[in-house]
Amino acid sequence: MKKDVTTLKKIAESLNLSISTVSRALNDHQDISSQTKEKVKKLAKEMNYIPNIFAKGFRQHRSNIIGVVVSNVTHHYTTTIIRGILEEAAARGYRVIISESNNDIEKQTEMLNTMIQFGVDGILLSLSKLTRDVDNVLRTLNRIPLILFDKVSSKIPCTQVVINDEEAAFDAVEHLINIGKKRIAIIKEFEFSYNSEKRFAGYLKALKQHNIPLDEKIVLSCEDINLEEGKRMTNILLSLKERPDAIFCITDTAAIGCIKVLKKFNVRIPEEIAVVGFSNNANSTIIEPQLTTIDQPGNRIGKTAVHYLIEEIDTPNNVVTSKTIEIKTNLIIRDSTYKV
Amino acid sequence: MKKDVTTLKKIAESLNLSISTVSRALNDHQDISSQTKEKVKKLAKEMNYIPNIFAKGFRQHRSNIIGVVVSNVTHHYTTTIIRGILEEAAARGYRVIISESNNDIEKQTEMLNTMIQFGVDGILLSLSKLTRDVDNVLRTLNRIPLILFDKVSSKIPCTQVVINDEEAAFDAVEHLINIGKKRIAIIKEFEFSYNSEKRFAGYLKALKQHNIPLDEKIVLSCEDINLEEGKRMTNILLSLKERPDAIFCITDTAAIGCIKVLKKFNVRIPEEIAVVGFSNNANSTIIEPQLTTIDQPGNRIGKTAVHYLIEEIDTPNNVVTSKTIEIKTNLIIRDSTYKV
DNA sequence: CTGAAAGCGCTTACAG
DNA sequence: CTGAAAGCGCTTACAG
Repeated sequence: MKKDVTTLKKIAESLNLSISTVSRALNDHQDISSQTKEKVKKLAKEMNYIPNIFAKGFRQHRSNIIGVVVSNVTHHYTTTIIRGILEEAAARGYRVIISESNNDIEKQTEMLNTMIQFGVDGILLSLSKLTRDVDNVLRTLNRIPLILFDKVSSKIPCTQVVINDEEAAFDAVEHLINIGKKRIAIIKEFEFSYNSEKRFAGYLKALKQHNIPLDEKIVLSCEDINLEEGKRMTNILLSLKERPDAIFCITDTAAIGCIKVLKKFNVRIPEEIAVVGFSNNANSTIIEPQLTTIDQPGNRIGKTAVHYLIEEIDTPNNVVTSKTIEIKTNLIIRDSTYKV
Repeated sequence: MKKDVTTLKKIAESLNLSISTVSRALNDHQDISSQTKEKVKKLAKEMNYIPNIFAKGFRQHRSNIIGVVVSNVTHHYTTTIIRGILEEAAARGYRVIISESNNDIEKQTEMLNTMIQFGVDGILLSLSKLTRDVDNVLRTLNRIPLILFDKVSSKIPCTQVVINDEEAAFDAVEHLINIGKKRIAIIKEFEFSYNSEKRFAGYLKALKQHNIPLDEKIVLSCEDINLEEGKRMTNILLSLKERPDAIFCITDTAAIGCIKVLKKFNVRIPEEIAVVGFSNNANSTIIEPQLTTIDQPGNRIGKTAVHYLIEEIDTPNNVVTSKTIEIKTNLIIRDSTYKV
């Protein structure tokens, strides 16, 4: 298939130099005279030399590939992170291999193993839901640099890149308080969900700081939050004797389900009930009224994760301190609450 | 970093066999006795042998990597294609490297070169917009198996995997005719856009087949279709003396802009003006009324593209007939038109 | 059925 | 400043 591939050897022959010298010239080795370097580089260009990355990787025990495992590549927020990963990786001379775990822990394990087998230099992992058993991840972490992002776990001692969930939720709930809401419901997931718990903590903190008592009746949880669950839980809230005057949904999707139900029952948004989501995904400006939500800078998450991963790859002794990097989010105020 | 890596050599030593025999046993070579095979495989497993993919790829001039270049990884339809690619590639033992061209033709060229440099076995390319000069793609095609998908061009002689744009548009417009619409506008792109032209051809065909004369006044085109353009062109349509009674938008995003304007002017949908989009993206069920649209099976596109690419990779002489594979779409009828 | 040996294209410690 | 040579881990034509 490939023919007339230019190799170091051919360049060396044409120039009556040794392969070693050509290799060093191309790699800007200090021992080589600048004239030789120039000569070699010029010919390499003319002959359209492309280094054989496999020979190189093989020789150097380095692939310059980063493996990325996410649960679902079609989620918009995930794609913004992936874009950040691609950009930063490209800028640093790394390629990116992506695979999906489909929120299946066995598939996740399989993908981690495949990544190692494939010789990636490091792994960026967003945990699949329900990763309560982290043994496999720990085993991977022992073999290769690994960083968690987005869906993380405190049980895994490694660098983690996340958004400031708690603070973001605090901001969202405080915003509701600031516009005069006093009975703020939350629609969230059960306690094993890392992000959900962080956001709930922010909710609690905001209530506390503003001396609003917690009412368990308007704290609703589900296993796996989505549009349907948003609808179902909003129906529950509407059926209460004392309805909330605001609903904080920990995802935009749930918030959209929520708004659809409120509209169905002709509840005025935000006058009677205000709604806040989380993510600022594309739908949040399609729904009417447009959704007040938290913008998560996926791009920055991705870039930051790559940054720290390469740092670990370049750390020879592999003694890595586990730290958590929090990326700042922004509250975006739209028509489902009030401008202040 | 890596320590105690199991190699063929170590297995061979432990078993008092030669490296060749171990290699062949692991690869199920016919020459090796089944007892030896068993013995070797058992120990390989025990020793947690992972073949060094770089040595292998280096030796065999094969990377088992497929390169994918798309314009934008955050587009939902693109992600469904990517998912199909990932699934099929994994099933066939290939890894996938993804990069973005950001609809920039120079970046696209750069990415194609990087892919080659990186030693991928083949490339799956969705052309960036405005790829009018295809020289660079042709150059890549000369060096390596390459298949186009989604955004394709008749100027490039290679296998192309697309949806049946023309037929899909025909179905959409015929549906509008079937529900009694007689003055059907189209919102599209200028003629250099491959998909737009195909959809326009389907529009024309449906009109012709139902003896509806073409009225150029309700055929609106723009450079780069999006929500704002959808709004702008809908405003133009509403300002006409003879308003259309239906609008076929060649993307969902434009259709959503269209619906927003119609609602602003209190035009009843679908009674006064019906709207059809194209793509069935997530927003099409969020907007009210929900959008009638064409569902594009991205997953199948991705899988099919991988299928043909591997076929070409496995074709030794590289004599490839260029063919176009059309994947069937489905019209999904929702509230922006009538159920029939 | 098994082994010795060459070689894929590169980098680098060693020697000069 | 440059070169000869070893070696990364694997596969495979050749020999037996």
